[in-house]
Amino acid sequence: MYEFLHKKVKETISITDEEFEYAKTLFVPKKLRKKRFLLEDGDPCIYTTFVEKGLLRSFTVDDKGNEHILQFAMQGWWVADLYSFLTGEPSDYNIEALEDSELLLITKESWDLLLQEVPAFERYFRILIQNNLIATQRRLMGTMSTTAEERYLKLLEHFPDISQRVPQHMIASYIGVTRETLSRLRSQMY
Amino acid sequence: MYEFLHKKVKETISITDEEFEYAKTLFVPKKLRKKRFLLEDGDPCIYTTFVEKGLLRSFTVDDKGNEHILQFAMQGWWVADLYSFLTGEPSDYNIEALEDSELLLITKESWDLLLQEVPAFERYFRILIQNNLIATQRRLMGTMSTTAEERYLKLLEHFPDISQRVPQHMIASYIGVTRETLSRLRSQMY
DNA sequence: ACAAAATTGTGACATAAATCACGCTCATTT
DNA sequence: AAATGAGCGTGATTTATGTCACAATTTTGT
Repeated sequence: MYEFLHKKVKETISITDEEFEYAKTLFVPKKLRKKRFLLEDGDPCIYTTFVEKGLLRSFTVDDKGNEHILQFAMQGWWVADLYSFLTGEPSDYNIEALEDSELLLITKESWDLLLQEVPAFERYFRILIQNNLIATQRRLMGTMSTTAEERYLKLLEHFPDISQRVPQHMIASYIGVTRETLSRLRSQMY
Repeated sequence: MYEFLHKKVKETISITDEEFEYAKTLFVPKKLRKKRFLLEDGDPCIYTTFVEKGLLRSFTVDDKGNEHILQFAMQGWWVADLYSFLTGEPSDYNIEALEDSELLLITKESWDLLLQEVPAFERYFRILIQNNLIATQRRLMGTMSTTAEERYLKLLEHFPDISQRVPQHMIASYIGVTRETLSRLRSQMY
C-alpha cells in the first residue's frame, strides 16, 4: 500500500527506513470508489492525499454551475485544497475519484508532526510544491498566451493516456473551454 | 538594506541573529533603475531576488510580440524564474524594474548553502512557495471562471495602489486582456 | 437484459474580446 | 522649447468562444 509513496519520496530526498516506517504510521489508507467524493465544497479539507493507485480530480463549481478542473491527480500525485488544509477554512473545491482509487490520507496535525520529526520531509514538500508552482505558472501563462487548441495538444503531450481515462468534457473544463468548443476543435484536427 | 528581508523572514520562522547575519553574507545587494532589466529571456536566471524597495515585473513575450505579466514584485516579495533558476536552462521570462529599486540577489549556490546551513530557511521557502502556489492556483481558476472585469476588481482589491504605480496596459496584460478591452471596461464602470 | 444516465457531436445564434486604425494628452529627453 | 515616445481612449470590424437546442451513441446500475 505504501510502495508508490516510498518510491516517490526516495526519488527526491534520502531518508532512512526507520524514518519512512515512522511516516507510514501517520497516514490513513483509504479506498475510494469511482464517483465518490473525498471533499465537497463547503467542508474543510481535512486531509492531504497521496494517490497510490487510481485517478482523482479537484474542481470548483462557479455561480452558473460550470465546473473548472484544477487538477487531475494520478498515481504518485498529491491532491488537496492547500488553503483549506492549512487554515481549516471551508473549501471551494471538490475532490472526486474518476477511477476506483487507493489513497493515503494525512491530517494537518500528523503532517505538522511529520515535518517536525523528519526534517527531510520539509525538504520533500518544498520541492514538491516548487515543481507544482512551476507547472501552475506555466499553465496560467498558457491560458493567457495560447489558443485552446495549443493547450489541448500540450495536455495530451504531457499526459498521453488522459484522453483514454477521462471524458472529453472534463478535459475541456481543464483547459478552460466548453465541451462544445473542444468537440469542434477535435473534429477540425482530424 | 536588509531590514525588510529580516522583517519578512521573522514573520514566518524563528531564527537567531547569528543565522540571519550568516544569511546576509550570501546575498548581493543591487540597485536597479527604472526600465532596466534584471533578466532577459534567453539568459539563464542566475539569481533569486528579494525586493527591499521598489517594484519589478516578470513577464513573457509571445510569438506575436504580446507581453504577459506573471508577477508584479513589490517591496517584501521575491521574484525569479524558478525553473531557470533551479535548472540553469535559458529563461522564457524577462524581469524589469518599474521603479528605481533596491534588491538582494542570491545565486543558486548560495541558496543551496543557505538551506543546508540554516534548515529554518528550508521551512521559510516552503511556506513562501506554498502561499505563492495557493495564490497562483486562485489566479488560474479565476481566469477560467470569472470575467475580465471581476479579475480587474480583484486585482485592485488585492493591490489598492497598483493602478497608481503601473500603467493600465500592464494591468491589462496581468489580467489577461488587451489594453483596449481594459480601457473600455473601465469606462463602463464609471 | 433493460432502463436510465452520461457522453459526444453539431447546427444556429449570441457575445465577449481581439484587432486595426486613428487622434489626443502627457511625460521625458535633448 | 521642441521633439519624441509612451500611455490612453474610442470607433469599426473580425474572430474565437459561449449558449441553447436536439439527436445519436455509449456506459452504467439494478
